[in-house]
Amino acid sequence: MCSRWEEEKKEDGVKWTQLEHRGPYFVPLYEPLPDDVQFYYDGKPLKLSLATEEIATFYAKMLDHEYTTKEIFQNNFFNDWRKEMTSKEQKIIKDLDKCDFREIHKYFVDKSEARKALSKEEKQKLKEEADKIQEEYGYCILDGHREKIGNFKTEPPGLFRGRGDHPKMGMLKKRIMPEDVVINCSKDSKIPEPPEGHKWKEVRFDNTVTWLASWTENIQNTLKYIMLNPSSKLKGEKDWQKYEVARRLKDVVHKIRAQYRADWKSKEMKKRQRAVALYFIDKLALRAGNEKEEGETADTVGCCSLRVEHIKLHPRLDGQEHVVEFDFLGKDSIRYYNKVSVEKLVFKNLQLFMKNKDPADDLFDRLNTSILNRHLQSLMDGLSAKVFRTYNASITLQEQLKALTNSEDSVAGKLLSYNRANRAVAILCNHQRSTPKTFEKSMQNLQTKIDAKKQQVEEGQQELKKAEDEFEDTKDAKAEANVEKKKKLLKRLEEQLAKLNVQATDKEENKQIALGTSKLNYLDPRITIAWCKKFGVPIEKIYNKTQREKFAWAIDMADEDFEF
DNA sequence: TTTATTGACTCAGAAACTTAGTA
DNA sequence: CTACTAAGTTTCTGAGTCAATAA
Repeated sequence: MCSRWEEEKKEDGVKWTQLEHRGPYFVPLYEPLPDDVQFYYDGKPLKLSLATEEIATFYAKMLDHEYTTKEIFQNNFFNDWRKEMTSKEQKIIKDLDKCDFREIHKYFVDKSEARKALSKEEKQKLKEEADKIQEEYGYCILDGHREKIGNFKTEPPGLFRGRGDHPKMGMLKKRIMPEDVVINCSKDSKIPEPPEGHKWKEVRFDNTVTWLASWTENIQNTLKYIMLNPSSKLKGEKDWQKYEVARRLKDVVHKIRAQYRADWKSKEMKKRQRAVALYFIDKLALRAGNEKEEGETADTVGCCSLRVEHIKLHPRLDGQEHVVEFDFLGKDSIRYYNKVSVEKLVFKNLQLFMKNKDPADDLFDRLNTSILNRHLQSLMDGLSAKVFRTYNASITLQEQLKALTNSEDSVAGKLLSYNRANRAVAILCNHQRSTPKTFEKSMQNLQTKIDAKKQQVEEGQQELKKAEDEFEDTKDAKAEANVEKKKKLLKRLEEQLAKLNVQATDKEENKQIALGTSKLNYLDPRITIAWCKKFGVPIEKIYNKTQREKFAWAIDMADEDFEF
C-alpha cells in the first residue's frame, strides 16, 4: 500500500505548503516568412509589416478548414486584423475577398510535409529538444514531491476557434507575454525567473489555490491557469473525493427521489419546477444549465436553462404514453436528441410550465442552478447537480458489468462486455464524437479481413478432415500428430475470426460514441479495477499508461470486492 | 435582499502526434 | 525489411459547473 495517499491533513482550504516551479514555457516568437513567400492583394504582391503578416499566417494556416468559410469567422478575423495593421496597410486592405493567402498556406503545408519527411536522426534530435523543455518546465515540486504539470506552455497566438455557432469565432487571440502572467508559488521557494528583459505581472504566494500560473485571455476576458497533471497527488485526491461524494448520494438517492416525486404535486410552482428539473437531471443525466450571457457565446443550454422550444410533448407516440421529445444543443454545441416516456405527473407539469409561453421563453422560469444547488446542498453535504451525473454514470457501469460479463468468455469477449457497459454510460451522458473521416473505409477493410479469415477457417476445416481420414486409413503416429497439428491450427484460426468479429461489432457500435470522456471523468475507476481483478482481465487492457497514472489512487486501494 | 460577477476548478471533443500492425 | 495506414495516445484549449464575493 502506498503511503502517498495518506499523508498529513492540511488546514481547511490549504492546498499545499511548498510549491516550486519554473513558470510557464513561452512559445517561440513569430518567425517572418521568407521573401519568396508572398501575400497578394487584388492580385498584386504586397509586403506586410511584421505584425500584420503574423496575423495573416494565422488565417492562411486555416485555409482548408471549414471555419474560414463562415461569415462570422471571416468578419471577426478581418476586423481584428485591420486593427493591427499600419495605417498604410489599412488604406490598401479593405476587402477580405481580395486577399490571397494561398502562397502562405502552401508554405506551411510544405513545411509540415518537410517535417514529416525528416530523417530518423533529425526527428530524434527534435524529440530530445522537446524532452529537454518538458524536463525543465514540465514538473514542479509540491510538498516535497516532483509532480508533472498538465499544461506548462502558454497558449500560442492565433484565431479563436469557438465550438458551434460562436459569435466570437475568428477573433485574434493575442500572444501571452510574461507581463500578462501571474506566478503562484511558495514564498521560500526559488521564484521563477521571467524571460530575459521581462517582468511578471505579479508573483503571489497563495496556498489556498492549486494553480502555478495564470493569465487573462483576451477573447472572453476569463482566466486561464497552469495546473497539475491528473497523475498528481493533488488531483488524484480530488478525484477520489468526487467519487466518495457520489457514493454518499447512493445512500440517500431513494429518499431524494421520493421527495421530488412528492414535490410534483406541490402548491408552489417554484418547487414543482425544481422537482421536474431534478427528475430530468437524475433520469437523463442532464447538466445543471447555468445562464449564459447572450451574444458572448454559442447558444447552448442545460437543464435549468431549457427553453420551451427545446421540448415537444406527445401524449402518445410510437405506442408509448407521455413522451417528451428533447432537441437542444448542450455543452460544446453537441446535440441532445431523445424521446422519453415520462411519468404522467411530469407530463402534466410540463404542460403547465409551457402554458402561455413563447418558444424562446424559459421552461423553468422560476428556477436556476443556484436555487437548485442550494436545495441539493440542504439534502446532502456536498451535493450539487453534477453529482447525479457522476453517480448515475458509475452505478450504470457497475450494473451493466454485472449484467453483461460472462466469466466463461475469453478476455476479448470480456473486453467487449466492458466496452458495452462503458458505451451505455457514454450514451446516458450523451458523449458523442463526429464519425471518424476514415470510418467507412476502415470498416470495409475489416470486413475484407473477416471474409479472408472465414475462407482460411473453411480451408482449415477441410485440411483437418483430410488429416483425420488419413489417420483413419493409416493409423500411424505421424498421421495422428498431423491431426493434432491441424486441430490446433483450426482452433487458432477460429479464435482469430471470433476476435475480428468482436472488433467489427465494437467498432460499429462505437461509430458516433466517445467512450473516453466517461472513462476519464465519470466512472469510478475502482469499479473497473475490481472487475478486472474478479474476471482476470489485466488492467492494462482497459487503462493505458496515462490512465493508470491518473487512477493510481484507485489501483492502490481497490480490491475485487469493491462496490460503488 | 437578491442578483451579477468572478475565480477556480472539472469536463469536452478535435487535432496532432506516435506506435503498431500489416501488405 | 520498408512503407503505409490504422489505431492508440497525447496535447490542446474551449466550455461547462459551482461557490464566494461584490453590487
